[in-house]
Amino acid sequence: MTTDLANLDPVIHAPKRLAAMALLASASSADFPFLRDHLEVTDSDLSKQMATLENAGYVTVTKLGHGRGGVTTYRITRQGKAAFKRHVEALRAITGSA
Amino acid sequence: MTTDLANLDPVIHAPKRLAAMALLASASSADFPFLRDHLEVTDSDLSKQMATLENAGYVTVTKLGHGRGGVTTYRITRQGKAAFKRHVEALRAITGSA
DNA sequence: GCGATCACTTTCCGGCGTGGCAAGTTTTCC
DNA sequence: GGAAAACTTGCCACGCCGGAAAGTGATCGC
Repeated sequence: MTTDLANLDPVIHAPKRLAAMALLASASSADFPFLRDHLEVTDSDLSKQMATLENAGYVTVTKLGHGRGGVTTYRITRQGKAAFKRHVEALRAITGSA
Repeated sequence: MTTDLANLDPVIHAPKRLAAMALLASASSADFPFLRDHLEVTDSDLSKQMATLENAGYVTVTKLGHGRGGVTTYRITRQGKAAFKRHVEALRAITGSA
């Protein structure tokens, strides 16, 4: 029971990152503007959240060009998928006991 | 989609409180030692977490006696149940989109 | 060519939640 | 009488969160 709590990943638990991971888990990839608009966050905020996910090894980033024309694409990693799955299962284990 | 994020209740989202609410949602009541042991938290920590839930109107407290012999019992409120349900549904909406 | 605009990133920073420790209270058990 | 359970509260340090602002690079419209 309580081990479930330990299975909650703090990096993923933060609402915005949870949503971001969910989107990336279901899509092959997503770019910056898409995520920003879907999550309704600031550029700065999203940039930081994604950096956090990247540092955790949960997503990879691909940048094509810079500035206006550029595209920054995020993709979930195998590790990220596993971590997300694990987190969601822990959530269900906790909340599902109802 | 993003409205789901808004439906996440910060009071409930904190892991320990999420687990506490889940326990209270499935049991008619739970006392202090029980919760403390299940959540594996400190007395002080649990006391504060439960105070937070109480202040939010999500649980009610009943105290019989003081000190060693006393029993502090927590019970989820109708409002708490609704908030919990809503929170869990928001979680599922977010993570289930995968 | 120039200004507006988009796409990000980084720094600064105030604010808030988290959680341990320690101390104090009441009551019961041995 | 002393240990120990059951809580509560204050102090406080630490880290996350997230907005504002400023900066960079590149394209679009006129």
